[in-house]
Amino acid sequence: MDVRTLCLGALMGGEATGYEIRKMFEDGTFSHFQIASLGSIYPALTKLTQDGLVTFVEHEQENRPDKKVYQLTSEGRRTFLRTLLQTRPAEDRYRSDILFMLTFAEEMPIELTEALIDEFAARHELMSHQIDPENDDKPGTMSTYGRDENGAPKPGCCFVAGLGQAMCEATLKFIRENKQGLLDELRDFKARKP
Amino acid sequence: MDVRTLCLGALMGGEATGYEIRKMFEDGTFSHFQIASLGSIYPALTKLTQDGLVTFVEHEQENRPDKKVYQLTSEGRRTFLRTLLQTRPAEDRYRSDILFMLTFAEEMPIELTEALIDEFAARHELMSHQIDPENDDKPGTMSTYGRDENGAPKPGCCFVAGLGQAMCEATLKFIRENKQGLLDELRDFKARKP
DNA sequence: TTTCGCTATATCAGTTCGATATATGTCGGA
DNA sequence: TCCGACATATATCGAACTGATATAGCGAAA
Repeated sequence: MDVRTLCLGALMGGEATGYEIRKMFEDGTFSHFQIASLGSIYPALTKLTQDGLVTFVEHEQENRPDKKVYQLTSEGRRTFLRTLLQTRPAEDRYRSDILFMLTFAEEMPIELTEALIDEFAARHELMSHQIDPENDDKPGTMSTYGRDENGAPKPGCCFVAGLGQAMCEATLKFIRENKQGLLDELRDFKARKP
Repeated sequence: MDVRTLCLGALMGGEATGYEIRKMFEDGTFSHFQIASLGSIYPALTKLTQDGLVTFVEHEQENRPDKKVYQLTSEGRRTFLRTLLQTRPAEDRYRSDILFMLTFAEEMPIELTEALIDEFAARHELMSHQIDPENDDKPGTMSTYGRDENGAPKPGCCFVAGLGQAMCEATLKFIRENKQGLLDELRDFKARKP
């Protein structure tokens, strides 16, 4: 899935600026399983405009740069839906510096191992909290749930969000149950080898 | 974590060729939480050689291209360990086309939704199986567990592998419990709206 | 028997990231 | 009250990385 397709998908929920699209990938609906940076979103929107898949209206703002509000054209909508039907989804990829580093736990001070695990747990705690539907209506927080015109959360989005939460909780549970064991094992390991 | 650092880490377990390093990221020890392609590994190894962090021995092979077996220098080892101590690990990132597509479940035929979920489950089933320690000694399979000189699995690697398995299992459990509910909800949803 | 996949290195075009530039309003703390 | 930090908003660019392709011989399956 290239950024152009991701942008089309982001605009399926209604009009948005480039900046708002980035927020969907940073904090919002898609943030837990897709990434796109401004440096790729803006060129993608330009290209999509050239191809007639999106249009934009320039809103002048006092004392601020103009806002370009993008919207799908009917061809853009059709193209996106066709892509959904035709694309064979790429392999999932998970990238974690912390897990990579933990692989070398034997080679580093135990305090660092513990700090890394705690950091990992803290990040998942936060993420689980962000996905939580209880938090979804609070002002200021970006919604994790895509909603239709009536404001009802969409079943597909709820399923994906629930899955994300289940993964977070499993991670936290595993850490609660295995962190101490690992630290003890490492202490043993280091006692035996100088 | 750039590819250079990842290569140093891969060589912490002993000597290897570029091709073998890629396999560690494709099938082996690091495959579930880091990615590196040949197109970045070879240039990285060249750069590391220039910087004196690795050396290589060229093994001539009959009727095959020469094999370059790389090895950490003591400075390479020191550099990697220093990096572990000093690096603030980047945010984890998870990227999934399938979950992104499922977000638009309302817009596509129910059969496609079901196929995507089944595909997602199948991939996690396979992954869980690959991580399974039972499978670890079987010839032909790439080991998921880093091992020390005596062939004993390293505690850090076991912890990370266990965590990966716990995440897979949570995913599979969630799908077992929620797939049918989603499909029913979607049928409802579509019945109400034409 | 030919076609596919494995070992093995290497290169390159295209994509994407991350940082930076620009301009300004707002809010909290010293 | 002023300063710094942060948010809005677009745009660009070098550096990094992916994915495909080239080369080349072997073994196994179909």
